[in-house]
Amino acid sequence: MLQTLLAARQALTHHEIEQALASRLAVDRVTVYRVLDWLVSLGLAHRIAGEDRTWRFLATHGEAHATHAHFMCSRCGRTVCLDEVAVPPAVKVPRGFEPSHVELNVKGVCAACR
Amino acid sequence: MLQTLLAARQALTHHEIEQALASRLAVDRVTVYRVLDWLVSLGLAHRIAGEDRTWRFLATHGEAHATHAHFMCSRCGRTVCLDEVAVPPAVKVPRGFEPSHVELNVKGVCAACR
DNA sequence: TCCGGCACGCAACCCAATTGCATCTGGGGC
DNA sequence: GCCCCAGATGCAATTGGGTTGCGTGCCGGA
Repeated sequence: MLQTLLAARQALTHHEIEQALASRLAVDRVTVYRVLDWLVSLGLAHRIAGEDRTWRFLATHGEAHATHAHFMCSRCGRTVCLDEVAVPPAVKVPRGFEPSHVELNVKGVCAACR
Repeated sequence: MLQTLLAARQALTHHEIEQALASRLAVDRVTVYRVLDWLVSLGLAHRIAGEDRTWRFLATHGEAHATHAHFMCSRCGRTVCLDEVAVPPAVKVPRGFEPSHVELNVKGVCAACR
């Protein structure tokens, strides 16, 4: 499953992952969720919430992606990494707030959906 | 409903809005959704997807918030505007992609949840 | 061989959001 | 004043992603 994530050029939904695995072996939807949660808790992957209220998962390719920008297509939901965009590593937050990480999301329409 | 949004210091879920209105008049959940969609389509409000897979709504106080940063508490879901944080107005995207707007989200734990 | 833990699958459930449809209401035309 | 239509509203049912509970099978160690 991690291999699938690493090979993907974009964030994958649980459904896409399930489908990608299906050719090799049949796994239950729940198992996919559980393994993904496990990968996330291990820091090998992270998940982002899309506009369509589904989780998408990305492998953390080393720590180059520690601060990552995403492009989210508001039509098809496709989510890709924008490697060239720098994300401010730290921001000013109100007193008492504890930021853990910063996300920079660009919404719009992807090339395939225009 | 717009008044409720304008008065709020944070992004409101449909549920919170429904509750805020309940004291004055009883409205159906569906009506709340429809009015909110209408406000969004008019540009008077915008909605953001939280980590908990629920929509949250914010009034657009003029256009000062055209590029807005948010703080999202990963524990309670509370979403507040970070007015002091500047968002890059434009970013570089792959060929063929059409960005419409940029969101800067800071994830972490809010003061109330620590 | 027996036992305990663990991963897995199945089914049921939860909940936000959406849709379909019937009803109400208010204004314009006659 | 009356009728009709359009838009707004409410109710109920549905959708769909995600989660949970529970039973079962598969090891590995004692």
